[in-house]
Amino acid sequence: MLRISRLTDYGTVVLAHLATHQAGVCSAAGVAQATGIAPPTVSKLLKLLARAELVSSTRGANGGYRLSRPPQAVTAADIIDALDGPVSITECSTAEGDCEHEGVCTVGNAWQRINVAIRRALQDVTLNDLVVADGPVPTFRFAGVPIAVETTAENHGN
Amino acid sequence: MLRISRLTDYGTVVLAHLATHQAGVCSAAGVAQATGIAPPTVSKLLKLLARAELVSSTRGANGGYRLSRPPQAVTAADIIDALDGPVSITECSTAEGDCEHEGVCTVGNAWQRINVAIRRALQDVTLNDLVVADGPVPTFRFAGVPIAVETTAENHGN
DNA sequence: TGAATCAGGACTAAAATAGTCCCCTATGCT
DNA sequence: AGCATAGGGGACTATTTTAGTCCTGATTCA
Repeated sequence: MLRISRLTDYGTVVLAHLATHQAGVCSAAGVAQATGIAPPTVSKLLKLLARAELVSSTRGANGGYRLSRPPQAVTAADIIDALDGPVSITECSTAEGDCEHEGVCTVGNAWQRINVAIRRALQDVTLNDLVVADGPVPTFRFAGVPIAVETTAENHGN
Repeated sequence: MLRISRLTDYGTVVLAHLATHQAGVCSAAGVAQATGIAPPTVSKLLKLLARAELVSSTRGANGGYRLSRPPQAVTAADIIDALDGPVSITECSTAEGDCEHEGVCTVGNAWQRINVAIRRALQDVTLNDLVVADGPVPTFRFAGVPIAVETTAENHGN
């Protein structure tokens, strides 16, 4: 839980590819081939990213996609927003007064504090950071795995 | 996306209830009644929390649950770990060499940095914080909703 | 012994996610 | 023009997760 969707994961890879090919435009098919992600999926991804204006598209023959902004101006939060929609750690109902626990629920803005902290972390990492990791990523491929559960920031001695 | 599961949300409510009744033990049925959450669900929740040793149980007649530690020693991260399992923002595969993007994936430890930051935020909020919010939670009931998508830490003027 | 209460896990149902496909529009080239 | 290439939009299906319920067994107290 509390993980980003696979779509976002792929999206990052796609964006990273674009970031390393800023000279020209890349077709969806080309990106698919280069990344190994299924073409329809790449297409869907790029469409979503285009709608969020993270990439701009050129239609027609010799068309394709390119980043709309420099990599360092694209944050992880942007990507997640584009592909997974709103980041809100709790759910409740978006409607007022629909929560049946209204009277009982003592849990409130503490989650919001967490939410804000998470978002800040997400905004602190840019596509540039993601791409730069290119060379020195030996053992962890995609990501995440070695991050243990109980051990963290303060004391992650592994 | 990037939200906690409803189970965790409920779990927090349940724990908050226990936190305000530390004098004795609370039966699952009692908690269900007090919180308005369906009894089987509360039961499942408490069993999970017990397994994670966040609460301790007494079996038999007049049995029930109680917090195993003071509220300030229970972090949001603990709760999520107990109910949603490992927090790892990316997925990949846990097995070595199973990632088909291995050669292509330029995305690596940047996500881990995010992961660590999130985890830190999660460890920074304790059950006590969640309970304390009791009084002063007027409009946001459960949580989250008012947190807008594009507006965040820096400029959340609402 | 019997009622209360937790433990564990199987099972079903609902919802979110992933992934594919189709038809349309735009652009470039011959 | 007309054709080939490429994106735009959205419907649709399948898969996977998550939620929620229920049953059966073990434990404790009166």
